[in-house]
Amino acid sequence: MSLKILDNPADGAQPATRQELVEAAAEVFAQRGFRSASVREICERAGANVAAVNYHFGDKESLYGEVLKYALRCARMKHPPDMGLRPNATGAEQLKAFVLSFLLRIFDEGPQSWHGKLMLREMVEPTRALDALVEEEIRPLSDRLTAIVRGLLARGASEDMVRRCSMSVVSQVLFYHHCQPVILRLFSKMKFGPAEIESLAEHITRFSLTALQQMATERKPSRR
Amino acid sequence: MSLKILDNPADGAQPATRQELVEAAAEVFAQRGFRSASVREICERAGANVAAVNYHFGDKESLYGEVLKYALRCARMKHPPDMGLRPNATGAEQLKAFVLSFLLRIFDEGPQSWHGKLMLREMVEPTRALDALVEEEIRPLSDRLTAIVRGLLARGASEDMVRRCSMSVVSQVLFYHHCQPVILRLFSKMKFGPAEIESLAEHITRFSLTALQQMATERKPSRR
DNA sequence: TGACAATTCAAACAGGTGTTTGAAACACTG
DNA sequence: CAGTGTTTCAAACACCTGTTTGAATTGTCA
Repeated sequence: MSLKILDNPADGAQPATRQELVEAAAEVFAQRGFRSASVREICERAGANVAAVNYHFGDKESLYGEVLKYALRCARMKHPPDMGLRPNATGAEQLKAFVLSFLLRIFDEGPQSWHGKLMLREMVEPTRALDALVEEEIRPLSDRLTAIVRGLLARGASEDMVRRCSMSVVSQVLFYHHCQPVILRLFSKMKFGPAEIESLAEHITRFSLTALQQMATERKPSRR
Repeated sequence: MSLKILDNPADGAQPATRQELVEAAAEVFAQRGFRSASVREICERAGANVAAVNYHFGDKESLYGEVLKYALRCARMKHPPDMGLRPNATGAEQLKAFVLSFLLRIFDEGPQSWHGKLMLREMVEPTRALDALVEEEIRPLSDRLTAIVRGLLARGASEDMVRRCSMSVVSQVLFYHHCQPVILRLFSKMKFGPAEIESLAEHITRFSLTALQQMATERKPSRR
């Protein structure tokens, strides 16, 4: 018995079917959702036979799990959350970087806009894959943001206050993506190109910073 | 003695089939989405025959449109956006009322939690019904909010600024509903009962008010 | 080369989908 | 009562779903 050796010298077309299946599936899953996506369409786009999914991944759900991991890995590699910030950056700079990188990750328009769409679908209709996703991908991001916000609030701010303010920040980022269909219908002139995203990040950062500074000084009584 | 208008010897549930179909469909559509919801399950829950949907509504999509209208009408009647505010209320009071009524509408847990779920699904996978929905239901709400925000900002604030600040407000409201699956996994202790919603409304209002007041006076990016 | 495993393929499977149909049951009017 | 339009029903329709199968093809190594 021989274990499969991955490096194929000449054409490398051997394991390519698997990869093409993942990429085609990412596209279809993002566009139609897990349930409505059909194995036949995925295989057709990948130029593979209908049985290819079951042969390479076992079943449709396993393929979906693979796609989710792959899409998140791509997005994180493309737009790392620290954005090459220097280590002694101010809190405001950290917040700006966090907001902007988040927007870029979500609004990536490239051939792989999978990440944002897949995540959004997980919000509406969570699959078993979400639990692992939260722990491995989302919680680190959440912890990073709360740390930034904690630094911007007054030292005595309760953890509850820190968490709520963090949510107020991230909510503004997610809104423009989650509600895009409505936003575009409400304000037909609105666009989401690179320039607009940069401008958006600036607004969100400024809005949040001023709120945080104010909340820092005028604090609710810590205990009733 | 029956208080029904129709003196029906047998049952009197004759025209009730249509209404029961709408309510059953609302539940199933909210739970499974338009595509994944099956006509058979809807009819079963409504205690009707499989052919009932096509007889009463023509096809599945028309039933969905009817459901959407019905759900929004219910939600608006249950939680009117002005919340019985007195006409000379301050801008801050108006903002608080808007935020709270919005949260209540979205988080309504009753036998009809359809509204929030159906709207969320429309965001992810817009159907033809969304266009009418935006114009008839969402734009009036949007206009009301921008008016409130315009009043809270400085007189010279640009319309762009007004719009962005309005979005910063409404985004905080929607976030807690749109991202509930992730929020519950991140902070397992979080609940969304009436008390928590009231508290949430207070935070969102305070966060936004302080930001708006600051943005009103200081137009340039803050130092720090 | 021959042998053996990995991969592809067309075909079929069992089950679910929205929708149609024609007859039966019903409610109401004359 | 008979007659008429409305509503319900079981059955069937045509199509799509994910998955399986067994043979055919391809790749790899002795």
